[in-house]
Amino acid sequence: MPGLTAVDEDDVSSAPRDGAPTADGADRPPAPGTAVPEAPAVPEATVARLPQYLRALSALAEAGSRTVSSEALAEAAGVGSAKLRKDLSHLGSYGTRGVGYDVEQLHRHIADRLGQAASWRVVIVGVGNLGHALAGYSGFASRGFTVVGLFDDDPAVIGRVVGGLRVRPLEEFGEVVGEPGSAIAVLAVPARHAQAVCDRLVAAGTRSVLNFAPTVLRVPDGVDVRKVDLASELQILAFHAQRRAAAPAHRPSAAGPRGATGAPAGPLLPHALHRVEEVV
Amino acid sequence: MPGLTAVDEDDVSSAPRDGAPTADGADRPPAPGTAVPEAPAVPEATVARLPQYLRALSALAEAGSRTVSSEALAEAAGVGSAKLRKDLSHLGSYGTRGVGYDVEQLHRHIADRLGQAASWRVVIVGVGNLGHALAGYSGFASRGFTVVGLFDDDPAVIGRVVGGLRVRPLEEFGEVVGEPGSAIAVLAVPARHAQAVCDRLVAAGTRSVLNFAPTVLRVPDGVDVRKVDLASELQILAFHAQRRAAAPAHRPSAAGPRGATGAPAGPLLPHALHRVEEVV
DNA sequence: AAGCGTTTGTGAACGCGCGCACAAAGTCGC
DNA sequence: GCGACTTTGTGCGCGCGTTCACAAACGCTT
Repeated sequence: MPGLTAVDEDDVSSAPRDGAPTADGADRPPAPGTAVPEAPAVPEATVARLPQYLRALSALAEAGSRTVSSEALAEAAGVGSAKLRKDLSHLGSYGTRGVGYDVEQLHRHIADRLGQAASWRVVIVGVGNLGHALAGYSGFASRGFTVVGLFDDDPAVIGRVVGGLRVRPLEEFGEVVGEPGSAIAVLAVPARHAQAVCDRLVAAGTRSVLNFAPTVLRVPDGVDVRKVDLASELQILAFHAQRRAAAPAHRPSAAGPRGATGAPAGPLLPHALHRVEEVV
Repeated sequence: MPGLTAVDEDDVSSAPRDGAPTADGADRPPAPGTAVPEAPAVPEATVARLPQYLRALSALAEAGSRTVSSEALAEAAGVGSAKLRKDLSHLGSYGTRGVGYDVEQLHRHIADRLGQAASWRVVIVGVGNLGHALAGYSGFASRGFTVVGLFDDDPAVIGRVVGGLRVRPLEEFGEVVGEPGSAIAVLAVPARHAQAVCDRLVAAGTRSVLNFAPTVLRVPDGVDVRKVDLASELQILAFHAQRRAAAPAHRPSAAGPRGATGAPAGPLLPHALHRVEEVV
């Protein structure tokens, strides 16, 4: 395999927006119990942006900034400043009025909220094409995630060492995940096996699943599933591309592409890049 | 490089292909006449769900169903039936009132709208960890996407053959992409190079980008960028997991898990699975 | 042909999230 | 200490998307 620098690094980033995150959907109506333990109730849309803010803050900290205005941080994260302020206010903001936000403090605060303080245990199930790549993905470690187990059912794969970890049979899954909910499972198995494997994971105490298989997973209440669907993303792009081709001339507004202003248009190609390999 | 069986599979079903090659066929229901191609204006949220519907339809077709009710299809796609009907109505629905939808016809219709009729050309930039996996991802081909080029800047990677394609230097990018907008670029390079590489791709005529790097890409108007951020997904799961840990007993409502009803709870583990390797 | 059950398509209400705009709050300069 | 400037925090209105509920449309049976 290609030797790659495991560089990783952070950056800046942001969420283009929303449009269509993954599945998502149905949120429960409120109202169950009586006394509510008092949930700060952070909107989902806000939660989805927190990682971006965190990355932007990391970059700023690395650049030496002590404080940031909502304007600057929003710019770095690619969102509107008002939205950012409102998002932060949901976390109980700690900004100073005439100054801005303390970079380090805000970073710590968001990191705490995202549970980054504790190093989350991640288990990758399905060490095939993608699972293999994920096992070697350095971006996880830098975000507080530690891959503690690789699982597969193929005898040809079991026993191999990937990214420093031995691939184990699914039967040993229970030995690796600790307390129910203490680990996040990454599902990278073929679609037709996804549900069955997911059931096993859940039975073993898994409460958080990141699903790469193009299938709708049925899980009991209390289990959180997020989906990453590569083919769907391409199909969505294809939809817009086709629409663009159909109505070439204009359609500047309407639906479609993410905003994004910048990009001085036709700048010359910035050459000096090397080692463009390691992923994301 | 891990030898993996390239098993794949996934869907199949009706042959998407048919007559009209690229260029938008005259599919539009109304408007034969004169001017405006008249954009039916399909909501973004709907577009994002079309791939799911398409998959569900593929499965149904394979299972032999001729027609489906909105109820059944919605169930298979994991959404509400009302939402599904409204979504389909945006495409100019072709359902029959007392019966439901013709599976094959609806499949063809959605596939057309997604541009699946024409086989989209996909270019992968950055053949590192993830790029390598994506190059071997068979799920693309089955959705009408053909990987026509692999690019990188690392001399150690250039020249290698991955998934039957030779990795070429970025300089040759222009030779592979055809008409502007005719290809979709998949960005799997380190975050710090993403913007620079993206600029080059756009300059070469790329109009659709799927970005795996955790960075905000600035692109000119008319360029569509979608982002897949693995670490963010984990962080969002971690947020919910932490919240759950904080208020253990309940919180069945609140934000969180995707809907999904089913899962008979604690079914015994379905054993007979083998070859759980190849990815998604 | 008429009635009945089924299922679509959609009008309308609801709720969430976004953006605007502004007052409160704090800093800096004098 | 006071005024002017800066920046946060948020109340309000708007638009999109979801959900409900129902009338119209269709097949099937009689």
